[in-house]
Amino acid sequence: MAEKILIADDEESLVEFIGRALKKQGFRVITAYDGDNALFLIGEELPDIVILDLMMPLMDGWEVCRRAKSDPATKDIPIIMLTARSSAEDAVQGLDLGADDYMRKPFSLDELLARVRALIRRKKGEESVRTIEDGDLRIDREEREVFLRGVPLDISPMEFEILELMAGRIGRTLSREEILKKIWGIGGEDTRTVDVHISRLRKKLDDGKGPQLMIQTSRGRGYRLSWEEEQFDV
Amino acid sequence: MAEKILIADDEESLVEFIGRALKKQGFRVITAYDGDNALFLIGEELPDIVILDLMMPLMDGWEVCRRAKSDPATKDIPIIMLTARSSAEDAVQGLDLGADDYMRKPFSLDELLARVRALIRRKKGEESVRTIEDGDLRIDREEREVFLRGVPLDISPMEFEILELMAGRIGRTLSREEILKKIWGIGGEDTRTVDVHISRLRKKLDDGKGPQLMIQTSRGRGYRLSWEEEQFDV
DNA sequence: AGCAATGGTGAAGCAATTGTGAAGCAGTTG
DNA sequence: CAACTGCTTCACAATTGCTTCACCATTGCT
Repeated sequence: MAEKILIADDEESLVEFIGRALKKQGFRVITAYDGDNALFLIGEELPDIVILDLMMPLMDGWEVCRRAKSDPATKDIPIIMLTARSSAEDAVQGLDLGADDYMRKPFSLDELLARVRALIRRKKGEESVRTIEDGDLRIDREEREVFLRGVPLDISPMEFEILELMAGRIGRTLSREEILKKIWGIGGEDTRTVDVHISRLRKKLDDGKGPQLMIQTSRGRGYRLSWEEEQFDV
Repeated sequence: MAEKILIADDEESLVEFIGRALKKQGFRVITAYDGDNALFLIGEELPDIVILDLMMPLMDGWEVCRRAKSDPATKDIPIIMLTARSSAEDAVQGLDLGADDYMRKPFSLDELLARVRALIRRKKGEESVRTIEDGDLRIDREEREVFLRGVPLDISPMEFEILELMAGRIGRTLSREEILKKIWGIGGEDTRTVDVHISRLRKKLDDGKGPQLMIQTSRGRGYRLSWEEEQFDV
């Protein structure tokens, strides 16, 4: 699926301009015209990249950046900061807050596009390896196949998506919300959908042998993929 | 959760003005129009930041500041002093009393907001470290896991909250009131709730090995987390 | 149309967690 | 030591959140 990019700036014409260019490159574009909304959309839409102006009404870019980076669910989303000012200080401060790239206004559209592509590439580089391997688990993204200790697992497409997502972040707890957003595109309703898929996945992951790959429940927070740990009775 | 900010000033219109701006930035705002009430709310609500006018009815800002800073439960709450006067002396006196920042009226709203953010950031910087480590104890805030001598502790969410709070202030005695306010949001009723959780925590913290991490009772005052010390009978 | 695989939903049933009253213990004071 | 106050713990009940089942809808294939 095409990458989703959030453009947040209060100059509507600039947003339009960048947006058009990005759409031409095949990206999906969403927009915000103030910081408040930008932060909301980051959390709600989980875009793949954020282009964030420093000066916006309601909440400035620094604040948006700081908050996005302090939420585990959004902290890995790369942010490109835009600013009209040119002091080196701003750049430093922006990068301190976790911004991944930084551009001064006025900027060249081509350069912005290049940086977006670079970040996408970096992300892809991390994500689009053909196979994920961890311990006795191997996931072949291209063939959409999963092997546990060399044995192919008979897994459905939806289950594959979930396992792929979790396997890319072994040890990290993912909330139902996150899973819904990442896989179904959006969600917030109260369903048992994720639970059911997790439940079915669990059955398939249990081959009764060796160190167990398990999906642990973190009550009230979500699910986490991990290898069975030694249990100590205390 | 959004940070809670107390604005204390007898000029209601000014309070409204600042309050609106802060709410737009995503903060929660509470207000007081005299010093008496300000001090009460500081103790009762434990805001994350206090914006305090120097001149107020019932109790002036200096006094409020001095008292807030002399109560261990509230002394770490940053205070921004506002004053109509402009003498350097006031600034000095304010900072001497432990105020964390100081602004002269009339002031620029943007500057005030910037200072609020700076204090929040400073606080976050101290708090948002992913893990707390002390001796053989390690707390992973992100994954909400606790390890004692490398062994994961099976701890409930509420217990985690309490332990996290105490571990951030090892050696400091926390009253039931403080714990209730920080964790349950507010409380003052007479319950055994905290006691029970402490009791359950104690069991889990006791692994029978090495130097014991213990929650000591300070009769009539509260609880304190600390490492087992040699006891001398006097 | 018929079939098989897949995905989503409500409901029933569990299990973990949390709060509360009561009984009892401990430290302090007179 | 007796009385008092405050702390600890137990057993239990309420609550909340998770798991799973049975079932229906949808899709893709024959």
